Amino acid sequence: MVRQSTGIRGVAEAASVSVTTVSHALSGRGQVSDETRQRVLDAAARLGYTPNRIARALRASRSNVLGFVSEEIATTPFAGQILVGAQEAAAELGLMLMIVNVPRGAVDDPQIGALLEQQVDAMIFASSSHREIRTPGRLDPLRTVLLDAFDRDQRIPSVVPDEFGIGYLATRRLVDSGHRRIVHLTVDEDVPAVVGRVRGYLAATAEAGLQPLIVRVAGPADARAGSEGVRRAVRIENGVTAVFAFNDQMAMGVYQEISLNPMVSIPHEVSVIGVDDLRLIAEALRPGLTTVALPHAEMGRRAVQIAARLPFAPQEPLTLQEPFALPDGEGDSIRLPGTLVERQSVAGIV
Amino acid sequence: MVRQSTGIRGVAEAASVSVTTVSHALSGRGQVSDETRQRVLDAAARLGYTPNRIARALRASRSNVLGFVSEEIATTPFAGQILVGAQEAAAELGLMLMIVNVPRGAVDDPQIGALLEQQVDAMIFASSSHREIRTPGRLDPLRTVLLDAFDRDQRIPSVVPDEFGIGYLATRRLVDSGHRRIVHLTVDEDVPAVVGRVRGYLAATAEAGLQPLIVRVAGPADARAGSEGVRRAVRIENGVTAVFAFNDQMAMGVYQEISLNPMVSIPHEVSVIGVDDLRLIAEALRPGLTTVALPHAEMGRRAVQIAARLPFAPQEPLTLQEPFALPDGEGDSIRLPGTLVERQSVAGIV
DNA sequence: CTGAAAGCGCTTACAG
DNA sequence: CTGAAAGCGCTTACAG
Repeated sequence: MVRQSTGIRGVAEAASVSVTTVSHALSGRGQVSDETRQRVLDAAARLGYTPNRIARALRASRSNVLGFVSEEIATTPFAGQILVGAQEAAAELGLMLMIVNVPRGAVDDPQIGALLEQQVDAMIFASSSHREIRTPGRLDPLRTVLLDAFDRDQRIPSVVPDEFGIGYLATRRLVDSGHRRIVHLTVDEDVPAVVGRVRGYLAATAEAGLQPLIVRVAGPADARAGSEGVRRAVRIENGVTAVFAFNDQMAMGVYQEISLNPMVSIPHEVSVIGVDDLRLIAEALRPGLTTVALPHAEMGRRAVQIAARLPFAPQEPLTLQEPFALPDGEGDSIRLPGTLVERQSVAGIV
Repeated sequence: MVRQSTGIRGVAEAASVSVTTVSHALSGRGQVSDETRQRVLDAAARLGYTPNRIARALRASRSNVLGFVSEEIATTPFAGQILVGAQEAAAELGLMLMIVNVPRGAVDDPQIGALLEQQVDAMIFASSSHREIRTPGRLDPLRTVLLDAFDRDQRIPSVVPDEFGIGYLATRRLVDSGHRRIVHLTVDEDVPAVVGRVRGYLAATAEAGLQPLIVRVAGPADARAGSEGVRRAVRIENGVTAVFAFNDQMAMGVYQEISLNPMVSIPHEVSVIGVDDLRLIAEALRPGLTTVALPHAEMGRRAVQIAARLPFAPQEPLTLQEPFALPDGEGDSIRLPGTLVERQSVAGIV
């Protein structure tokens, strides 16, 4: 936008004071008489004065802008929620977000340099899936927060979903409805989401004195995998009354497979629970899919809040809260819990 | 990120020249002897010099930053693609994107003011759904481009999908496979997507000499609406061999309804085509859903490209290209065509 | 070919 | 309480 309004100087002339006084009056930082302040405020309002944050940033060596590096934002339907959470938190803190998209794993993308040239105060690196990453070389580890990722070596602050808690929550929902034969359908990948949810499942079944049954199929974790998984589960053990699917897409595969058998219906013969709360899927399925929503917006919020504190007090240790104490030492991380979203795919055992 | 490298002054000292000469050597704008230039370049490299775009922006009264106002980015699964397209185009042009999220219809959100204070060169206002909007009051109409929206009064440049072309393309796909009884399932809303696709459908059926059959159900355009629509369609006319659904979610409802009848299967008895290419749905359905993808990434790209030209030559009229000549006078718009994505839900008539 | 100086719009010691 | 001046890091006439 071409600058149409006056700067501080115009206001000063209109109010017949110096720019210093205008600055003091507007910022409330110096001593200004009430009468003068009012004159300045009036003049500013009359002229439609808008502060120039670029000038302020240059002078203060502080941009109040956060760099948001998104790894393939387009590939995940959750990116929007993360961004909204991040943006809201930024707005509350008087910060702006400058965003950049990089290919997956492109940890030294030139775009990151562009963000640095823009003098961003801190960086948020948002991974496209929960995993361990190599820290972007050009990022100052003291000025970076990892979102949905963690870095074992450098102990960069990170915000991730509590995968263990999610697995536990989903399984408990089924246990609490009286199910005794609960299968967990997952994939054969060594990533935190898979590992953590499996552990949560094992903890919840053990706690209830149940025999665990985990079916792992080859990834990716999509509808096909869900169908295959439920087929294999039934072959292994046919008393299954509940399925905890790794995610909603696999749950959709479970629905499709079950719909092939007119004798079995959800939730009466089989209860199903997923993870992700992909509304497009969860709301469209019949019956609606009960699932565990990931705390995407909250992850975005928290990442920004941590990043905002970084430039001010780098020496002051961050207080990290851990809703669940995980034994797997992922480094300093904030783990945020998932939320159960009830629809109609889980029924009690009679 | 705290500034750790030197500025132009440090480079000047290291190379024993003036800052003017450093600036000239680095920008290539002044006359500098090869030897001096090399000395400067070496010094800059050695010191890890990074230009400060904030200073440059202040000096040039030009930030090289574009404001991206997203209306409820989280609510649409396409936001990611639009943003990626926009960001790529921006990167190619040496521009950065500063993004802000506003509630739907909140055309005078304070966040927009924040963008203005950041001295963005131009604004992109991205609507959450293709519609006519009231132009944000604080936006300079000469420095704004509308994305997935248009403004009849003020003739702000806008980039929208070619809804007519999408309807025509989908219908033609069915016509070309030999279908004669093609129903269009849509919703009862007066928005460009509905109106435009209906017109495209009518044009394609008329061209083929077919009797049109449009079933409108109450919105929203989701799976429920698709199921209801196909039920009504069959009641009206039972020779239907192909369904053009307003979007993939409605197409999913068509699948669900059809799966209830063991005598009918897709695509053998009924072909189905959707719009949106929501991969989560289109790839998970069996058979895979043939659909028309909207040009989201391209919309983002084009919006940025137009916005980038705005600040330079406001007087020069923009050349707008119109892939389809629409009769509905939506104002100056670029309409971008959809793309057919073939899967397995359309079969030929035998 | 090279450099001293002004200025982009602000803030902040400092002096009065 | 008020203001003149320096300076944030650059670019760009202008002079030499």
